[in-house]
Amino acid sequence: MSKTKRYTITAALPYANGPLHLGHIAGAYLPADIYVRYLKSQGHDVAFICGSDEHGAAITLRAKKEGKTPQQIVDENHQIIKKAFTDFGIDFSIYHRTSSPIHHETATGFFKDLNDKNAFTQETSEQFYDEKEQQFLADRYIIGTCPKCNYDNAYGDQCEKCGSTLSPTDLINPKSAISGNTPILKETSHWYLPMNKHEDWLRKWLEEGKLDNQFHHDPKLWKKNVLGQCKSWIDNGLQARSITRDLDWGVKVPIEGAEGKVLYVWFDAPIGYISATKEWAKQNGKNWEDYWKKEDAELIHFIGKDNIVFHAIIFPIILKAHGDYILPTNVPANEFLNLEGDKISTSRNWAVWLHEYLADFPGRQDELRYVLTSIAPETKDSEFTWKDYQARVNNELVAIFGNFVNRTVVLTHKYFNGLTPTLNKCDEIDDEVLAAIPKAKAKVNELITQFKFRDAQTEAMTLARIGNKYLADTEPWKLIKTDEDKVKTILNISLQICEALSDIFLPFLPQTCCNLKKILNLKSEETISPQHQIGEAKLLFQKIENDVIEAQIKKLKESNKKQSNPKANPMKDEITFDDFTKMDIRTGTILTAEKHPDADKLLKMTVDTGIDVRTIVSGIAEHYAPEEIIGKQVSVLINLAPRKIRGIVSQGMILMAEDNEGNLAFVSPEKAIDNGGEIR
RNA sequence: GGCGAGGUAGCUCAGUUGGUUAGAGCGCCGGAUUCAUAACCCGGAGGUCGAGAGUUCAAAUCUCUCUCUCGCUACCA
Repeated sequence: MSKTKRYTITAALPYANGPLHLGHIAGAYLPADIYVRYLKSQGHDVAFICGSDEHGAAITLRAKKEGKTPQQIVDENHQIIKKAFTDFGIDFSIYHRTSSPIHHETATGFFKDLNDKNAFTQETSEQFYDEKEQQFLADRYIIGTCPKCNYDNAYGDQCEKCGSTLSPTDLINPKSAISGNTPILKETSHWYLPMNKHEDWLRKWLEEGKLDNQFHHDPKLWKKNVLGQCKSWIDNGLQARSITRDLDWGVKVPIEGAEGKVLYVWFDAPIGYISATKEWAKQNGKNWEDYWKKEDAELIHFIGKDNIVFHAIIFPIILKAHGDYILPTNVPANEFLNLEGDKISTSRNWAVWLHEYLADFPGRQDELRYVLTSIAPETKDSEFTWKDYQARVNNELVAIFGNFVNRTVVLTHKYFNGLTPTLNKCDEIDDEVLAAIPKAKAKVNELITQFKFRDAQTEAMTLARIGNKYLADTEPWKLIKTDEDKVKTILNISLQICEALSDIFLPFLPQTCCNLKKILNLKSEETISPQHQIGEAKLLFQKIENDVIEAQIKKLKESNKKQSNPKANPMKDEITFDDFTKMDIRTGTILTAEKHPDADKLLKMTVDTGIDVRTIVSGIAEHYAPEEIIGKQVSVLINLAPRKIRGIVSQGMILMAEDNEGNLAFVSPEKAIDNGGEIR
C-alpha cells in the first residue's frame, strides 16, 4: 500500500448562466468525481472543490434581458446547479460560489498582494462607452456593419458572416447591443498581467515538468491536447493580458481610483477554488493552506478543452507570481460531447439537461454515469445518443453486471439458503478465476491513476464477464446433482467476485455498489466468508424500454425548436427565394377604420397601398380602437386572393406580430416610407 | 487566416519507439445452454486505417499536399 497523500482536486466552476447539461458532466465533473472517489478509497486526504462562477458580463446582460438583478440570476442558477450535482452524486467537499463574501475577500487580497509585488502593469486605452447605460462595452456587445463583407450584424470581435476577426473600432455604425445607442470612445485604464515575463519557467514546467530546476510532475502523463495547445501559445509569444473590466458586477478592484472596475472573471474565477477551500476548511476544522501551499499536496484541475490555457498557463502564472502556492501536477482536459449528431448548444436548446434527466430517470444516476464514462471524450469529441444509452444500459449493465450478480445470489439462496458456502478444493479454472480478482483491481487502479477512466471502467466490466463465463463453464446447476462440494466452491468464488465488483466499481457507480453491498449484506470492512448470510436477490439495474427512449428523443427534438422563446411555434418548411418573391408586401396607410357591423373582433379599414385604395377586413378589434389607428403606416400583403369575411370582401392582409399571450402589434416601418414601398 | 487536437469495422473507441493475417466492447448472423432481467457462454462475417503522393525491405504509425470536424486565436466567459 502506498503511503497516503493530500490532494486538492478542482472541477471547472460552472458559469451560473444556465443549468448543466451532459456535456459538462462528461467533460469535467464525472471524471473528477471518479478520480476523487478512487483517491478516497485508497485512504488519501482529498479536498474536492467546485462552485458557481457568478461574475462576468454575460450574467449582467442576461439579467437586463429578463428584468432581474444579476444576483437573482445567479441565485436561481446556483440552486439548480447545486441540486443537480447533489442528486447526481458528485461528491464535492464543498460546492461554493464566487459571489460570497469570503471569495471577494480572497480575490481582493490576491490582487492586492500581486499588485504590491509589481506583478501587474497598467495601461490606458480608448474603448467604446454606452452613455445611456453608463458602461463600457465588451467587444462582443458592440454590433455594427462589417467593413469587409458589409454584413450589418457583425460583433465587435468578429463577423460571423465572413469570419473575419475585427476590433470594435473597425465596425461601421457601431451600436451598443444593450441599448442600441451609438457608443462613444472614452479613455479607461486597466491592469494587465504581463505573461510574457513568465515564458521561460512556464516552458520548462510544461515541457520538462521541472519547476525551479526541480522535478515537479511527469509531462508524459499530461494529455496531448493540453501540452500541444500550451506549447503553441508559448511559441507564439505570450502577451500581457488584461485582468480588469469596466463593469459593476464582480469583485471590485481594491485600488483607489478604480471605481467602476471589477476583476476580469478569469482572474477571479480560479481564485474561487481557493476561497471555496477556505470555506470548507473553516466548516470542517481544517487548515486550507495545507491544500494550497504545502509542497506535499497535489493539485489537479479537471476541465473541458475550452479552458486549457486558463488552467495550464494563466492561473499557474498567477499562483507562481504570488509565490506561496503550489502548481497543478496535471490538468486533465476532456474534449467535447456531441448529442445526436450535433453540437450541444444552450442557445439552440440542443442539450440533455442534467436536472431533467434526474427528474425523468429518478434513482438512475449510475446508469448515466456508466454511459458517460463509456463514451467519455478523453482523446477526441464523442457522441451521446439515446439509442446508445439504452444499448449500453441493457446490454452491459443489465446483461453483464446485473445479471451476474443476480444469478449468483439466486443460486446461493436456492442451494444454500443464502449462506455463503465454503471454499473447497480448487481446480485450475477456479484458481484462475480467483487470481483474476486482484489482477482486475490492480489494472483498474492503474488506469485510473493515468486518467484513463473509460478503459478503467471497461476493465472493471471484464471482471463481471469473467464471472459469467465462470458460471457458464462450471455449470453449478448441473453439478448440484452430483457434486455439492464443487458447487460450494463455485458459489464461494462467485460471491467473492460480486464483492470485488462492489469495490472495483465504487468510483464509477457509487449508488450501485452501495446497493450491491446491501444485497451481499456486507457492512464496511466486512468481507465474504463461509457462513455469511447474504441478503435477498434484488435487481441492480432495470432494462430501459423503447418507448422511454423514444420519448426522450422526441422531447429533445421538440425542445430544440423552442429556442429562446419556449412557446414560439416551430419553423415552417423551408421555401425558396422565388416563393418569397411571390408575396407582394407593401407599405400602406390606414385611411379609415370602423367596426365591422356584424362581428365583434373585426375592423373594416380602407388602406392606401400607393397603388390603390382598398378595403381590408382584419381581426384586430380587440387590440386596437378604430380611431387610434387611422393614419398609421402598416405592412400589407396586397396580392393575396380577395376573400369575403362576414359579408365584406377583404382585399389583402395587414401583417401583425403576435406574442405568446396572443397580443397583436402592427409591423410598421420604423420611419415614414412612401405608400407602395415594397417590403422585401 | 494562424495554431492545437482529431478523422481506424454499422456504433463507441484501442493501437506503445514503423515489423508477421489491424484489435476490444456493443450491434448483426449462426451455434450451444437454461441458474439468470429471452439474459449468459461459444463461433462467424464486417475495415484499400479521411484522400493523394513520397521515404523504407516494411507505413494506421514518418514526410509533404489536400480535405472534413472540434477547440484556441489574447476584451466571449
